[in-house]
Amino acid sequence: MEPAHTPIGLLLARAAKTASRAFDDALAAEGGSIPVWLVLLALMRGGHRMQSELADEVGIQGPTLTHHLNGMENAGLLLRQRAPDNRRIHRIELTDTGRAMFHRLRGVAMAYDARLRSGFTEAELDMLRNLLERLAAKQAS
Amino acid sequence: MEPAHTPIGLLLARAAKTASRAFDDALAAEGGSIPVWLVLLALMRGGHRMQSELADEVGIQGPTLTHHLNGMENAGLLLRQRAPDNRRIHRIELTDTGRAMFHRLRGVAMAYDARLRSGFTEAELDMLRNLLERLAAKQAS
DNA sequence: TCATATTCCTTTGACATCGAATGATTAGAT
DNA sequence: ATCTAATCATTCGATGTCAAAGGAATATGA
Repeated sequence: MEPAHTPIGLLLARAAKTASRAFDDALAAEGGSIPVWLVLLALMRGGHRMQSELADEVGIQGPTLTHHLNGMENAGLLLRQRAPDNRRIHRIELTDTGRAMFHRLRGVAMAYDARLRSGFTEAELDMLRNLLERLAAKQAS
Repeated sequence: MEPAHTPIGLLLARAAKTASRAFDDALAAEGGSIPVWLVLLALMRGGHRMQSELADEVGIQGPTLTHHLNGMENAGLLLRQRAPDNRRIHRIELTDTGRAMFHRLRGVAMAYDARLRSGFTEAELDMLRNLLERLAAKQAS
């Protein structure tokens, strides 16, 4: 008789779904969302030349990024303008409003991360990080 | 100087996204999808009296389940009819086509699970399962 | 009995996401 | 020079998801 464990992929999907949901709700209370937070985080880190790089860093496709940038631009969080030296590229600049939103959402993210880590030892978290990274790396093949 | 690890939630979301994507692609090659597979799996396990129970088991909300049941009924995978004793409830029955689809998708799912587990020891998989279950349970609070 | 509440499901409207097609701009080849 | 490729972003169409509102059927309470 085999153990017939729940498939690891199903556990992974469930844990990620419940966690994302809780995080998104927390961000929504400050007027944000997960993709908005990830875009702000990537922009504050800087070093992007193209939107495609930004999309990669956030983990979404180009059209999805365009969608969020539209919303964020309408909300006054950022400005888009074509780069003078290569007019195919759109330069993105955060406004003061955008930076303020970043700081508010960072507070939410830090609190959420602390909450997520509570109840686990550092050794367990290191192990979890290692296992998740290996899982993600496997898919790339 | 702190380690400044990547937040655990971000690693979780990335691993789940890449894994789900790969699994969904594999299912699509057989004409399926993740929600269709989960609905078929739940129906084959049986024991549902109401659609809301089915939605819970699949991990989606009622309207989303209705959406997929519509598609699956149109595709000839199942039949819906009201229960005679309580006409609020819709009884769902898989057709032969639906059962055939289940068996095909089960092959995909088993192959995918094996692929996901490769490269990990049984001890590591047990550890990962334990950590993911604890993470998911934490959100329920 | 019959008005109201509850249960179960569906419809509606909204948003996130992606692939494919389209525009706009630049680079490259002859 | 100009014609074709390649590059970067957007638009379009489709799917998955949810919350809120809307039916349909049953249960409840005077």
